[in-house]
Amino acid sequence: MNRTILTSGLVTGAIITSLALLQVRVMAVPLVQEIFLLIVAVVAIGIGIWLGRTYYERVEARQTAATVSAIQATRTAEMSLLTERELEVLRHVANGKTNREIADCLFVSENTIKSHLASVYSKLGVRRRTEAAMVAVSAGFLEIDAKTA
Amino acid sequence: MNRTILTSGLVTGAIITSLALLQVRVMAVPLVQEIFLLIVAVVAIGIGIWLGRTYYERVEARQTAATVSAIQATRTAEMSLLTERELEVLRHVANGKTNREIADCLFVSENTIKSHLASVYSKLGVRRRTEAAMVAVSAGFLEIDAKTA
DNA sequence: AGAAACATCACCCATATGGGTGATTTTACA
DNA sequence: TGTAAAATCACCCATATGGGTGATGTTTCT
Repeated sequence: MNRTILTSGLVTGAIITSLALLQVRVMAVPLVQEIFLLIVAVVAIGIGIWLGRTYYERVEARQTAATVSAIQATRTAEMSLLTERELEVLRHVANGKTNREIADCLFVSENTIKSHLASVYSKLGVRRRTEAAMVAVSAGFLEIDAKTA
Repeated sequence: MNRTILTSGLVTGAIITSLALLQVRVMAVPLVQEIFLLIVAVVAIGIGIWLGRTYYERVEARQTAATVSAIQATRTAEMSLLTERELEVLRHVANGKTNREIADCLFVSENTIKSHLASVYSKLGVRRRTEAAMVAVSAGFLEIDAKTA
């Protein structure tokens, strides 16, 4: 994965850089402006993605009939059994998502999700995700919001 | 994910390139740099939101479908949406058993369990066993025994 | 500074799961 | 009595999941 990201990033960067250099030569425009513009565009797109994602998470939480949310925030002190990240992953699991979907949601690799889940299973003493979800609910780590409307 | 990264990278590159080309056209006529940057940023944020929303919609599609059917399940709870056998299988699923274990428990074949579960998923409008278990709990089909986890 | 926990990711492998099709037998009931 | 629903099972195929090992960078706390 590191190789993939690095490769695609380098390829993209090389394309853009060469295009920018070509343009500079043709148009005789200062290079700094291009780079600055590039940075602004990339950062802005990132902000946009973040905004869109946050918005959709809010919408989803508001209009779903039955979702599972993490409630460890209210009991962090004595309930340090699961880390925040593990709890977040477990919440997605309880909502029926696949590892692939969770990975895409959290912008990490599927292997990372599997790693977190292995840790969760170990800590909860279970061997499968469904059992982990139910144990988490019964133990108070997760809570089912059932809004029947 | 590799495809996603590559795709997003190429898309980003294309966008930036087109933006850069656009700037060439605009810069032919003296224009205020700040305003142009602002426009670029706004457009890029919009693109980012669109990208994030599109992707997130794809990822969230299944969960949305599941919540809808959770409402239906609640409304028809007394009409026995699930058969006794399906409910029995689902209970074992919620206890974290594999299909093989459930089959051995109920003295039927694993294929039968899979068949029942396919019916359960269809009726509850879900695609995975964990989601089915959580929906069943939130809809009142199942109850969680308080484990001392 | 160094240890411990945490988060991240890769690679391999075996099994579990879900989806689809189709079939037979039993049971309920109109 | 005929039909519809339910329960049972087989087979194929693609993907998901769990288990194990090991590695790297970052926090955090001592």
